Parts: sequence; C-alpha cells; structure tokens
Amino acid sequence: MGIGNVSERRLAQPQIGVSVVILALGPHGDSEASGHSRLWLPLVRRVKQPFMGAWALPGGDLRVGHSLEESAFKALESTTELHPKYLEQLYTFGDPARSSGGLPMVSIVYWALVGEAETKDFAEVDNVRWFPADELPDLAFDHRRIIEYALWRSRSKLEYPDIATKLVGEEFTLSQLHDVYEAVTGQPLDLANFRRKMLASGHLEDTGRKRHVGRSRPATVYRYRHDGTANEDFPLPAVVNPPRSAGRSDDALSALMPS
Amino acid sequence: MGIGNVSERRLAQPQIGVSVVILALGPHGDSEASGHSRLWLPLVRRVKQPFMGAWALPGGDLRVGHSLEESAFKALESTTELHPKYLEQLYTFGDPARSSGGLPMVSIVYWALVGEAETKDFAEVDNVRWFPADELPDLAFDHRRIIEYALWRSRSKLEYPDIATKLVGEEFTLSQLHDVYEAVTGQPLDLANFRRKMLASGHLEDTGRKRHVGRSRPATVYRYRHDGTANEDFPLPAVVNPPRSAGRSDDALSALMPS
DNA sequence: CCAAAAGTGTTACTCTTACACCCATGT
DNA sequence: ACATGGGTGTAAGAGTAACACTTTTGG
Repeated sequence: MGIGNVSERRLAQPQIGVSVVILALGPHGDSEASGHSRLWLPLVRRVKQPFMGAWALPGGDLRVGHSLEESAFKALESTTELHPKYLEQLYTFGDPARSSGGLPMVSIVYWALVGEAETKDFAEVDNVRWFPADELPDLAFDHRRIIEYALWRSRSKLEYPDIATKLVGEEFTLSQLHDVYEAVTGQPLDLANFRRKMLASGHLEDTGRKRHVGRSRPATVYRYRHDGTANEDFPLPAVVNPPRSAGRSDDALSALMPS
Repeated sequence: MGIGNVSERRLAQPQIGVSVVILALGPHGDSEASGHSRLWLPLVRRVKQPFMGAWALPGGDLRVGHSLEESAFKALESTTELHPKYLEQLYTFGDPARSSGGLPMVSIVYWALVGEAETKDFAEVDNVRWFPADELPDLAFDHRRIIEYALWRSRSKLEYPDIATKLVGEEFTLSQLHDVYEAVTGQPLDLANFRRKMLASGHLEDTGRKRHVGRSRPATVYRYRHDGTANEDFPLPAVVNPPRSAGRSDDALSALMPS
C-alpha cells in the first residue's frame, strides 16, 4: 500500500474534534442568595460558519501524539481557562446530519466537573458566558441534545459519591453536599436520611474542624476518602484531580500523561 | 480558508475506524451439554501488519454519509455475517500508544448482542473464530482491554431486563432467562427469587404456551413486553431489533436509517 | 414410583422513607 | 429567649436472601 492510497483514505474521512460539557455549581436566582444552588455551564460564541454567532460547547481539534483526554483538557483550557477536576468521556457523535451544512464531523465529547472556586463568579469574558443548565439559549449543531445527555449522565453517576465531591470542593459540610445532590437531581431529598446514608457509606472522613455559616450551630467539616476499596466503576482513562502546580498550564497537562 | 488548508488539517489527523464486540450465548464445556451456558465472541485473524496473524475484534472504516451505528453494523456484517439485535456505542479509544507501530488510530467501539440462533454453532469459517469470553487468546492492540470493558458493561446493563432478552431470543422460559443471567454475571442466582422478581417487574408476558425440555414438567413460555413505560436509559442511537426482511443485507442496513 | 425441573411459601433481615424531636449557637 | 440550621430517634413498609416445600411431567 503506497502513501497515495493512505492519503486518499484519510481524505475520505470526516473531521474529528473534541468537545466538553463542563458543569459547575452556582447560585440559583438572578435575584440573590436564595440558599439553593443549580448547575451552570459555560458556552462559547461561534466565530465561524456554520452557526456563526450561536452558542456552542467549548472544543477543539484532536492533538496528534496526545490522548483524547489530553486533547479535551487542552481544548477546554485554551477556550475557557478552566481546569476540571473530573473529566470523563461521554459519547462520540458522528451522524452526518449533525453538521448541517458544514463538513462531516465526528465529535468525541467529554464531560467535566469544576468546583465553584474555579469559575470566577460566572462573569462573561471574551466570547465565553455561563448559563444555568435549565435555561439554555439556542445552540449550534446538536449541542443541546449533547448537554441533555451530559446532565442525564451526571444524575445517574451521582450515586458514586466522589462525583458530588468534585463539584463542592475538597472539604465540605453535609448540608453543602446535600445541596449538590438537590441541584443535580432537581429533586428534594430528606436531609436526615441523606446524612445517615453518607456517613454509613464510609467514604466521608471527619476533619475535626467545624464550619459556621450564619447565626446557627456550626457544622462538621468532612473530606472524601479516596483510599481503599476500589469503586465499582470500570477503570477507563479519566482525569481525576490533576495536581495543578502553581498555574502554568503545561504543568497541568503533563500531569495527565501516563508514564 | 482555502481547500489546501483543510486538506492539511485532515492529513494531520489520525485514522478513524469502528470495531465491535459481539456477545452470544453458547455452551459451557468443550465436552458436551453441561446444562449451563457462557458468553462467546467472534474474533477475526488479522491479515495485515501490525499484529498480522493475531486475533482481533471485527471492524472496519467509517463510511462517509452514514451514521456511526450504520458503519459498525456494516463492518460487522462484512467480516462476520452477523446481524446483531442490539448494537450500542461502548467507548472511543484514541491513545497514541494503542496502535503500537501502526498509524495513529481512533477506534469507535460498539457493543452488540446476538441470539444463539444467529451463530451457526460457532464453527470457524474463513478467518473468523468464536472464543469463550473467559478463554481469550492473545489479542492485537488493546483489544483485550476493550473486551473486558464490554463484558463489564454487559454485566452492569443486565439490570435493564431487555438486554437478557436479546441474548435468549423472542420467547423463552424463566429457566433460560435465569441461565443468561448466570452466564453474564458468572454468579449463581437463586432461581426462586429470580422468578418472582422478573414476574413482579411487569415486563414479561405469558404467551399461553408451554415448553417441554426433558422428562420434566413443562415450563411457561414468556415474551418480553417492549411497550409502555419508557425505560430509564437515555435515548441515544442504538440498533434494537432491526426487522430483517428475508436476509438481503442491504435491507438490514436500510432498516437502521432514520426517516 | 421416582427423578428432575417447575413453581410456591415462609421467615428473617436489611434498606428506605417519612417525620418528630432534641441540640448548639449568634443575636 | 428564640430563631436557625445541625444532628438524632423511631416506626412502618418495601425489598432481599435463603431455603424448605409442593407440583407436574416422562420414564
């Protein structure tokens, strides 16, 4: 098989890219602190046809010589400057109809979580704006459906308790964790039973410290125990808590590479 | 952006292909009817470098103008002549290290189930041979890991009861269904409790007929009720019972196309 | 009558749910 | 002292697991 053949086959193939649905916890109302939270996600405004001017998921090209996760991480970083604590493959979309008008496109979509601290209060910068997950604008391509799938996946994965941890931060009170669960599922959840179930799971560790909020009794601060009894999930590549050393983005990326 | 640019970007991208892990129920022992079953899967012998001569998952190129599911279905059909009743996307693998020695390769892997009737008693034809899922030979690339993931996925999806149905056929007795569960999980399962749980689920419908096997009491024959209360799975494209009209393969494919 | 598989009953136990209640703290 | 969230108690009910038991068939 000559080089010419290989080139021809490659030319016959669709373009490949990566996109990322990133979720973060944010305030509920535009009005003010209503106590409860909901999920927000950042979208970028397209600067090319098709769908120029419309909102779309952050994404980019596949980087040759890098894993898919690295490509997704890099794409996300270069468009939004976010460094997710959790990044997992969601699905690959490749229907010819999805790129209405454009070139055929296969998108490998990742799903990410960032803590509230990362989000810099949801202000719009450049062409990136945060939207509440239940009040999305019109979106380019099939991105609305992709987001709905990501939200569904986040709900079904919530039973693995470390997922909630990624949204709430390293240390948290049981009320905060409870708040995350309600934000993700959209359902009210009995706090008393939630507390018992979480503590019984053995995954929470008391830090010894307490946290005050208002004029009320201080709450115990917990930490998630990453150790021990491996979870029941299959070990596929996923970015979990990349140790970011002092902000340089290449460091964050290199931390993702095996070996 | 001129055409030249587009070509260049495409050339920088890895090759894309589809692969399929197909599972079927088969006999347990080489010796003979030991009553119980286990999972089998077909592999094809590679006729190209790298890994020439090694066993690998069936697969093929992406077909332009066709959906990913269609490409997977076609690839499977042309290599093994199987027509899965269930075909669902599993995962996309794209690590540069996986194509050791070859060109960089992104594989969109699908996961399929076929009934025992489809398999023509597991005889080796051409370069296709069936292997028990727990006695695999050495495999090309990272295909062993991919199969392990598919097996894990089949176990975790078994709670959706229609999965078992795809392996056992349209109509079945509760013992047969029980046998599938034990084959997939590898665990023994109390038949009495299994029976009650299945019947209580409301998904099984009595056909009114009975089936005799040996010198024993005849068993009620059930059918899976596909109707009604939508399952809790997210509706992504998946091939479910493509109505094959009299064997011509193009018909099977066209049945997969939307609208 | 007997073996073998189909199918039912029963009991103990765990897990879930709903909700009443007490506790510690800042104002 | 009292409002506010933090945290515990408890009892009813659903679901699970283990295993003894009865039923229907062919030989």
